[in-house]
Amino acid sequence: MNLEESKQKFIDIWGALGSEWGINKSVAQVQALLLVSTEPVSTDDIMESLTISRGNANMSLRQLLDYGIIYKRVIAGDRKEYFVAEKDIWKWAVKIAMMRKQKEIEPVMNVLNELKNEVKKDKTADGKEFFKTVDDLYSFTDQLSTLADKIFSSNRGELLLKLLKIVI
Amino acid sequence: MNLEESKQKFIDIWGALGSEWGINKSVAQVQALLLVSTEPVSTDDIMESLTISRGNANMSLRQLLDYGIIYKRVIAGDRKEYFVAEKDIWKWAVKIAMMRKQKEIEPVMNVLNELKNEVKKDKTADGKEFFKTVDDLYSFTDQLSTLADKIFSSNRGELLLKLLKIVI
DNA sequence: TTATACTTTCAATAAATATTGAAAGTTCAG
DNA sequence: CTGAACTTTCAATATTTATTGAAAGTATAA
Repeated sequence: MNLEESKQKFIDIWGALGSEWGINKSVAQVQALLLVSTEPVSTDDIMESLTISRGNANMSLRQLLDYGIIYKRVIAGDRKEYFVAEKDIWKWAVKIAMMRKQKEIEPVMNVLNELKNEVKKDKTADGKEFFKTVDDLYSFTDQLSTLADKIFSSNRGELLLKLLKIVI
Repeated sequence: MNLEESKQKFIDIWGALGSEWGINKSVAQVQALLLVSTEPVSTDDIMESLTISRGNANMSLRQLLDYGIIYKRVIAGDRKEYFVAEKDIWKWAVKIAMMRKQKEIEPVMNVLNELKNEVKKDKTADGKEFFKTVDDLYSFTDQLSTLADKIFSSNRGELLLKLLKIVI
């Protein structure tokens, strides 16, 4: 297996992983392509390498730019836009995790909190039991969320290693 | 808003969250229904409450049983099967997280590892750079994975609180 | 053993999601 | 200005994923 084949394999597995994670396959593949490219890459390069349409390439790039995990790069005397990947894994992993937390955790916390306040008044046995279910869930999610925030705001990847030693 | 409406709201938001998390909406709703039910629930109850088909109810139950986050419950003198939810959040959250880790992380680790070994031989500048990308990613994922294992195997929820204090 | 009460399967169908590509929009050099 | 080079949008289409429901399977009481 030569280098190009290996890179292709990387792009494929990254796309498949993205799907599992609820990240669009094309989006994940574009990031993978930028990660393995030594040179800045244009929209046309992406269309050709991944055999996807211009619209898809454009939307995938936009999303990655929004996430802040790839960057635009201008090349003097060329009107095309080029793109490069953020290579520091910690940086982009944190950005993706934050984005997912915001999308997946926070709306639920809000509803759980609302529910808690509504159900609190109900003094039937059934009501109390439901309150406990919701309250437990809220507390648990809140703890997870707080932990995530702490980790995201700590600015070094070594934190992970520190955590590991502590948890042993 | 009465108790039934609150419970319905809980079921709805849980289903929506499930979708975001790549867990089938019906599966998440069935778990939510069992969580808020004071009595064991039959397949027919589920079909009626969630207005889903028998096939869907059966498949959702099977999946939740496989995950180990709900249990069968026999009721004397009744041939129907009834189901109850695991109420300890820590227990089922860990089970879901383990299942997702296994599905999402481990296959990638394997491919990244393979890739590392293949690319290691390539001594071109390009090859070395790609090796670093893959190796960094592998190390990062491996650390996350190890951390997850430690957390999953620690048997008490208070660990989370301990972690919180440390990370501050 | 047979009828009945229940569970499971799975091909057909519906719903949700991703992708295409042509057309409209933008920017800029001449 | 104008036209060329590029980017963005979005309705149509394709693909993937979830759901249905009828038929097949299984277990039990009589």
